[in-house]
Amino acid sequence: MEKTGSVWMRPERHSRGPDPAYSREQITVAAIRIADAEGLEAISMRRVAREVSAGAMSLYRYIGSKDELIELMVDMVQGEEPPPQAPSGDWRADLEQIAERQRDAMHRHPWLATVNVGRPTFGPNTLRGLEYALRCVDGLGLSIDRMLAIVLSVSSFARGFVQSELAEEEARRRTNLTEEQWRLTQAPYIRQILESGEFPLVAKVIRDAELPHMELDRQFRTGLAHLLDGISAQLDRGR
Amino acid sequence: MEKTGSVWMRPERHSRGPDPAYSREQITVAAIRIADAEGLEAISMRRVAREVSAGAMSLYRYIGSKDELIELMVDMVQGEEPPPQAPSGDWRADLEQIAERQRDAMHRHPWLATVNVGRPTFGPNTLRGLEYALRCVDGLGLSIDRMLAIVLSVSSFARGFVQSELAEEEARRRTNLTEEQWRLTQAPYIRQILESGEFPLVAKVIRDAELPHMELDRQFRTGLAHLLDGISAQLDRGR
DNA sequence: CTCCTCTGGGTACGTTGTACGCAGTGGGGT
DNA sequence: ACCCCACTGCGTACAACGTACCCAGAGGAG
Repeated sequence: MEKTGSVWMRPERHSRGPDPAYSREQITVAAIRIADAEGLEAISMRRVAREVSAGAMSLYRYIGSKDELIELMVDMVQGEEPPPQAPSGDWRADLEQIAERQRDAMHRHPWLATVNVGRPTFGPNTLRGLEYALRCVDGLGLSIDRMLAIVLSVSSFARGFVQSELAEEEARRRTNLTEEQWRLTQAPYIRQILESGEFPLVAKVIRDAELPHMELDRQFRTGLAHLLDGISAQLDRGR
Repeated sequence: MEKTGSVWMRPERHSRGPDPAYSREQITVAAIRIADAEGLEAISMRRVAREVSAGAMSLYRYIGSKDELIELMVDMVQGEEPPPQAPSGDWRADLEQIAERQRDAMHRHPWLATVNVGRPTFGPNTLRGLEYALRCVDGLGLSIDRMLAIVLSVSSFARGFVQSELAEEEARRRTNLTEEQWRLTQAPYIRQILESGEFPLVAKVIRDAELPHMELDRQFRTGLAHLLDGISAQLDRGR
């Protein structure tokens, strides 16, 4: 097994020996299924191997390490909904759509929001997405740096926002407590905050936090609109 | 040891037995020092215990679990630079400062950008920061939801941006490779991307990515300014 | 037919979080 | 003054982890 070279270059091997019983794709799909159902921390080599009915060590014939598996997962998810053939010409609408799709992907796969942090993946699907995003803001007379900055701003906003969205619910999954138990352990502290009078605005937020779901969609769109308004204003202003 | 109740309510105990030899604060400080120097993945109970010259299991007299330790770390860092006594009255400048300080904190403690994802911390310092941020946009005639949405947008943008900033360098730390080795394993794949002609804009980005450090500060400020411009426009437009 | 490479996977090692138990310590009640 | 016992620090133990290493068997290449 050659350890040299990126994941994305390693060929699906097979020349002399017996036919491989599994495939990188099959393993990646299984891992994604587990992460969707049980969270990212449920991903272990033994667990994934069990999912495809393989021995734990057999996976290493296909995948160099667990980190590599996760890179494959991220890139596969990125390819679930490929970008359009070409930008529409309306860069604002296109960027809006990109952000919306990124958010959708993170909602389908909540682990995605927490995992592609601190490790840049350069898989083919990810690259295609980045290339498309850059094309959306190409031809506006911007330098490549400016273009990248805009794309980076939009996708950073999307990722940051969804992270905030998923924070509470993901944390609740991590600790294996039921809603009842959680409320039992956390309630006294929350009550203390409300009654202390030290954080009046936070208290108001907690009290009025009954409107969660439809509102978040609107909040996302609003925040994104703010960002795009700002970008648009800069474009009008020159350059 | 009562497992019930939030971390933030558990008192620093001591009534009958011998004096505690350590303290929650001392342990948290040690953990932060380790994470700063060696990354978050270097944090283990045994490693932290060694740092304070304690037995591994002794830490559990002060801290309920590793996750709790990390919550304490996050909140302590949040308290490094407390918010001003009161907002200045210029909400735009205040939000700008908040975002800038969050970014500074994540740069001082790179693990912060990757850790307070998917687990909301409600420590006293974090709450103080949130309360202050809400005060900055209070009195503008906005509903509490609108206020929260604005604060959330700004801090989400900051976190997302810094994550993108730190992605590459953090990934390089994770794998224990030197710059030389990294270039050696990754270079062929990068070259392939450049030469394939399939991703012309990505290729241009890679080629022109010689301007890294001062530029990121400017990119952050520009993106943030876009966002704030958008918010400002919405405020002028009414409500 | 015989290699020799490649297969799946069992075993093993070091590290992790943490449950449990134990000896020692020192303030509170008598 | 005494003793009790709540509390201390911490050693041992266990299950689960990532993965290095090894080996038996399979099957194209010569």
